[in-house]
Amino acid sequence: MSKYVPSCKEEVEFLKNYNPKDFPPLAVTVDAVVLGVFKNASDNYRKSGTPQLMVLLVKRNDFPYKGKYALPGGFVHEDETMEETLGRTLKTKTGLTDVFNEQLYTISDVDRDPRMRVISCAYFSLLDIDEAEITDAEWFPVSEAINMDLAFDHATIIKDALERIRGKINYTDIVFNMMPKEFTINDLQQVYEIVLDKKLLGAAFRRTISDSIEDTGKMTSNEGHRPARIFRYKKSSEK
Amino acid sequence: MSKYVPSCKEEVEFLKNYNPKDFPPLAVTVDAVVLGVFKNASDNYRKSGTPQLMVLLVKRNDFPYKGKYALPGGFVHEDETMEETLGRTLKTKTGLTDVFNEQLYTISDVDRDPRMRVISCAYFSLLDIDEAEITDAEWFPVSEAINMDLAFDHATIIKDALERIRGKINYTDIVFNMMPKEFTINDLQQVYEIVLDKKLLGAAFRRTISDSIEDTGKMTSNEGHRPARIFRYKKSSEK
DNA sequence: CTAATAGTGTCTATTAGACAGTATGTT
DNA sequence: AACATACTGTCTAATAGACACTATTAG
Repeated sequence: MSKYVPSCKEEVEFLKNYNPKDFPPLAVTVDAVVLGVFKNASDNYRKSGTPQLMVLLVKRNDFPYKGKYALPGGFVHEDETMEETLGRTLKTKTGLTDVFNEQLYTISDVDRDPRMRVISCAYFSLLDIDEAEITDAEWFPVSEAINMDLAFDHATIIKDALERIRGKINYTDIVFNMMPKEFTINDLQQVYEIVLDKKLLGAAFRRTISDSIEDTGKMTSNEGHRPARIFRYKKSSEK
Repeated sequence: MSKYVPSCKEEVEFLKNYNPKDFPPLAVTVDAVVLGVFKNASDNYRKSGTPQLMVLLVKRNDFPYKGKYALPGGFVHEDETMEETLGRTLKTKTGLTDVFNEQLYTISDVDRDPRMRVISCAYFSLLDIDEAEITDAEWFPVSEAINMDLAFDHATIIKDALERIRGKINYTDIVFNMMPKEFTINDLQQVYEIVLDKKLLGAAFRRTISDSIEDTGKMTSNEGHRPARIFRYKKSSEK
């Protein structure tokens, strides 16, 4: 947006006399549902590990909800956009930088926060867990987190984030934000399966994602079974 | 959300000493992209009128952007959720009540508003124009509005609302919020066509919407051509 | 050889697109 | 009768689901 130019002297005067302090205090916060997929190791040398969808939570050091787990987030500062707040809080509270983010929705219930009137904008962030160096935050399985006694309305926000991702996974490329640079089709299928919470048929899956991936020429090895081709993400023209 | 209960005396103390006035002032506003379809009359007694997608705009009486057209909206009050703000401002600025609303997204550019730091949450609202009694607002064709010199970043918001609706029209029932109680299949198809901005084939359209509509038994008459069945909306089990 | 996953081929069901063809009112 | 729209039927193309079948490794 270009800088606003007052139309006349009268308006300059109006803006000079406008006192923001006259309004009842209100704060805006940003909360991030940071999701990734963790691949559990298998006990059997033949079997491949079962992946789990994980969410990043931070233990609160201050009132309110002191000691409870919460989504990483914080207050929007005077000179920041919400996206900048998101970047800053993710960096300081979790050590993360350069994460894929998308705005989820904004919550304005009057009594959300006992400190003051707080309106909060929720985002979801997707990343490859193996590349993420977390500092003061912990990963929890999503299935567990939504049943924990989280701070504020954060359990609800996690559920809504999941639903949004579930709705977008089939017509966008957002999954690849949770994948490593290189992966097998089965790795990818497993991520779809935990997000959608249902088994997919391999043959059909291969067909539908074929436009979004590209063969690296490499193969897996030492997996106790037939090696798999290794792919990378490829932006497809359609979609 | 249930009411928050402090965990201990220390927290009660903390909350009592918490001073919201310490924060830099910030306001939250709500803007509504109110859309409906206006059916132009035809010059030819045989031809049916061509519909147009319309958006509701309000001429600003105060600085900033005084005299410019803007989306209806206003500041979120201390004791209101954003949805309540939306209902209130639509009622006072346009006379509308009971409108379908959906949250679009929240904009937090630092210099959006020359008065003070304002974060704004945009909604879109869909209604049947013929049922709407507008007071201080005016309908403009969307195609015209997005090229007008609107206040703030409102032209962008209208474009984004359109895009959102375009994306949702085929897998939700939102269109019916813009339709009268009773309508012909062609009325409905025309609304799809202006939202999607392309011609649809009648036969295929009839098939795909058949689950969402229900025959009223009535027919049109005096249209200069074969009468059409009149339908009403029917919630379908799937979707 | 066996277990486990990798990958292909093909049949079927469903759905979208195209379009011809029929129906029926008003003037 | 002519026009404009209403409505149906059917062929085709594209896509998703199901599932059998083949391939290939480590142990």
